[in-house]
Amino acid sequence: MTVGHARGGSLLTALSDAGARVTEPRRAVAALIGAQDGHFTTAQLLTAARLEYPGLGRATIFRALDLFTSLGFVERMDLPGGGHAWVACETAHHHHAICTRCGRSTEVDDHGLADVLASVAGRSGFRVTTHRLEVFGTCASCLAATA
Amino acid sequence: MTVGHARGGSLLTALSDAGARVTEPRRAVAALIGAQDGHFTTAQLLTAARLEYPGLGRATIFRALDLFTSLGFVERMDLPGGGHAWVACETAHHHHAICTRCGRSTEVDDHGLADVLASVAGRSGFRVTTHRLEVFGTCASCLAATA
DNA sequence: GTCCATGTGAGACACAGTATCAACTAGAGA
DNA sequence: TCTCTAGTTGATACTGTGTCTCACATGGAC
Ligand SMILES: [Zn+2]
Ligand SMILES: [Zn+2]
Ligand SMILES: [Zn+2]
Ligand SMILES: [Zn+2]
Repeated sequence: MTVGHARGGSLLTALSDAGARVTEPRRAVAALIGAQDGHFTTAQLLTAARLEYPGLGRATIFRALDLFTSLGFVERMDLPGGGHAWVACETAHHHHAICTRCGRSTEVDDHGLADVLASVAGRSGFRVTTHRLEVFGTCASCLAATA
Repeated sequence: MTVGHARGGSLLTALSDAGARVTEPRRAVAALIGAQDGHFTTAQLLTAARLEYPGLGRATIFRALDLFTSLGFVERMDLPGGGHAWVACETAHHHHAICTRCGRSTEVDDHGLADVLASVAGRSGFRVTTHRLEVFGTCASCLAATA
């Protein structure tokens, strides 16, 4: 499995490139993430871990998630209810369209959003440093299944 | 103080309009929210409550926050770090530009964003039901203060 | 004023994430 | 290959945030 392969290297090679060790627990977390379909919550990941890698520590999973996030291979997103979920990412900066029915998420690029942000900045004198956009709805295949 | 006055009525009148009781604790929470400058975290609100309204229950504050949210007078937003904050809102649907220096937030309307969402839908066959945009940066007055 | 659905506070609880620390190990260098 | 050490790990305890329960209180309709 390869998380973030679009960036040209596997997560594990990226780890050593970043000076971080390629350890057995990190391999396990990477495998768990790769096995997830669409976005996943920490709870789901922890459950999967308990089954497939008993002995893998809770804290280690959170630490790996943080590390992978800082490397850009995974991204945290905010669910409408207030909880958090994660997605394995392919590209540097983007947003997610999350299907509330099947849970899969599609990446959305910034096309057009930059203009929106520019107009926010222009009108108010606000200097934008970060932004976050999340889109929720129903994906094409779930729509087809319903119809 | 009036929260959400742009909608034509005070929060308290809206409560009775919605069939909810106008109680002393809810008045207190409304006053606390009105006294906040910009967005605020639950922790901040709880601290303020302990000072100004000792005896006001923790759960009651969360309940009031939920109620006010469902009435659209307050909105929960996601901070970059993963925590949550709240803002008193003036208009129905909008987004926030949050100054990471002074904490104030400005409302941002959907101008242009609708097009972005439409293009997301158009290209992928995704049907958008909800979305969330949050913009972080430095506000005009904080920029001026720094310069 | 009476009455009861609605709302309240205290405290127990569930859950997510963090801090600590002794033990372990990846991987660089001899 | 062997050694050594900084980086990493798992157990455990802990904090913080938000929820649940339930006996008690109260808003507001009548
Ligand atoms: Zn779907
Ligand atoms: Zn973006
Ligand atoms: Zn500011
Ligand atoms: Zn919008």
